[in-house]
Amino acid sequence: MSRTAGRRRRGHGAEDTETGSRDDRKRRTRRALLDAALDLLEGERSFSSLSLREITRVAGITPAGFYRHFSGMEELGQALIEDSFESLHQMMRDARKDGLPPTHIIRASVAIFLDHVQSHRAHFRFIAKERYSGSSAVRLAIRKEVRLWVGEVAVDLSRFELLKRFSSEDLQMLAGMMINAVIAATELLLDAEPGDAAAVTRIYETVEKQMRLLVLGASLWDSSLTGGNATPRPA
Amino acid sequence: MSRTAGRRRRGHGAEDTETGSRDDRKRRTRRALLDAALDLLEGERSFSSLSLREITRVAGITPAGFYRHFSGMEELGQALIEDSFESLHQMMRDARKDGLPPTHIIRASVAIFLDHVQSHRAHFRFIAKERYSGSSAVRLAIRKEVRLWVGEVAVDLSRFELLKRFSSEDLQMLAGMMINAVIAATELLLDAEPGDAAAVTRIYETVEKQMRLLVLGASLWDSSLTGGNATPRPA
DNA sequence: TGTACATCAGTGAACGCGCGTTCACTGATGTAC
DNA sequence: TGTACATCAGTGAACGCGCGTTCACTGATGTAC
Repeated sequence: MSRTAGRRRRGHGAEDTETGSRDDRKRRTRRALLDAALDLLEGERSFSSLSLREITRVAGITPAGFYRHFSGMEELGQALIEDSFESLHQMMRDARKDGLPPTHIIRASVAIFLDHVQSHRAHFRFIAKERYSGSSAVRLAIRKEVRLWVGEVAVDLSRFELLKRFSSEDLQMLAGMMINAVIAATELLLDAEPGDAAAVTRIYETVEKQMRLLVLGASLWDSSLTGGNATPRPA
Repeated sequence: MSRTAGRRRRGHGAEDTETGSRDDRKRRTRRALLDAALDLLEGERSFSSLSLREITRVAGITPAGFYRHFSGMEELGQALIEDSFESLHQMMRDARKDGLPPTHIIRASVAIFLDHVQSHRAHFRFIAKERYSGSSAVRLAIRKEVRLWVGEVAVDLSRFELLKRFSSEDLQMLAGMMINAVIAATELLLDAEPGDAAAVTRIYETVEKQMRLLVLGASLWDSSLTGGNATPRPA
């Protein structure tokens, strides 16, 4: 039902507003194609199962028109990744600029991120779906972005007094675990009904607890005890 | 290259050995179909992008023959999930029966699991790929199995003195984080070249460190401080 | 053991369908003067 | 401002192709007597 409504809305999106310069209209059609793909991913479809014709149908242009915007599906996929992470980086920048409250810093950080996920559901659903099962170009692009993100978080963490004695490798590990936790929560959030406030609250609380557990562990951690002391082991 | 070899091997698998009862042969063809699907998933393909004809081609039967074994691709997917988790449960049972060494228990557990992953790469690749992007039936089946697994691990954890004061909810959370860590490591392991011993060792060590950090956190954790004290928050 | 019949895994041809891509085109927008 | 020409986003028809599914079939295996 909402699918149909979405299709109609998007479908006419490219035609409804016939105003603006040729460039404006082209940009609008491009957006319609990207939105059509995100729309179609809402259900149980995966990106690799979407067809080019299907996307142009939803976007309201003919199949041949697709090639005025992308060389093929692969390129559209890359554009979706760029869009998705662009808004994530923007959020990180904003959060860093605004600063975080000195108390409840865990709760505040978790809320900022999960609120962002909820207001960009389609992008995060795309990332979650393609992270492991997309084409290798798409997977590599996502992996690269996640690695950058882990690095950013590691730098942010390095400013805390508690973490001053962490080696940079251990900081990456801690940041990685935090991001794993929020990614896992993201996937739960995407599966929950957006209106199910109880489920959403429970997810927020669980991630907060997970972060608190990690911080407790970090408070006892001693990087000097952990580097390179492992023995080789059989596969 | 190895793909071609695999295809040839499997392709003839159903024909090469024309021995056994009719039931035996049928079972062998069924296995050839399942193996063909796992084979095709080795590259960057996802299950939803595999075609029935492709699978029968690799398995060495005609498309129509497929229906003697499965009603369609959905049913074959379910069979792959069953196979994958069956071997995981078997491993858990064996590990529990054999017991774990009192010292180096973290290292031993991590090694048991990751060794298992390495000797069942195809199954875990399938799970990793379909966990978030499969059809909803496949996704739900995987989610159910992972939830069962978390429950099993939580029960195992409850036997440790250190964790006696954990609420059962917090035990689930801890088990969940441990499993998230090994799943993330599984995905790295599947991407690494199987022969790249250095990369494999690094992954083992990272997971061990992650587990150690979680255990340190757990040693300071107090479940009584964490239940239901969170306030509602906006979405 | 031998015979007559039943079962059923796998065949091969056929079907209609949606796919990605190509092509020459149209007609509105943009530009040069 | 008006005119002549260039640009180019989107069209619509066409193509060959691989797909899932159906069907009547074949012939080896299994079973009853």
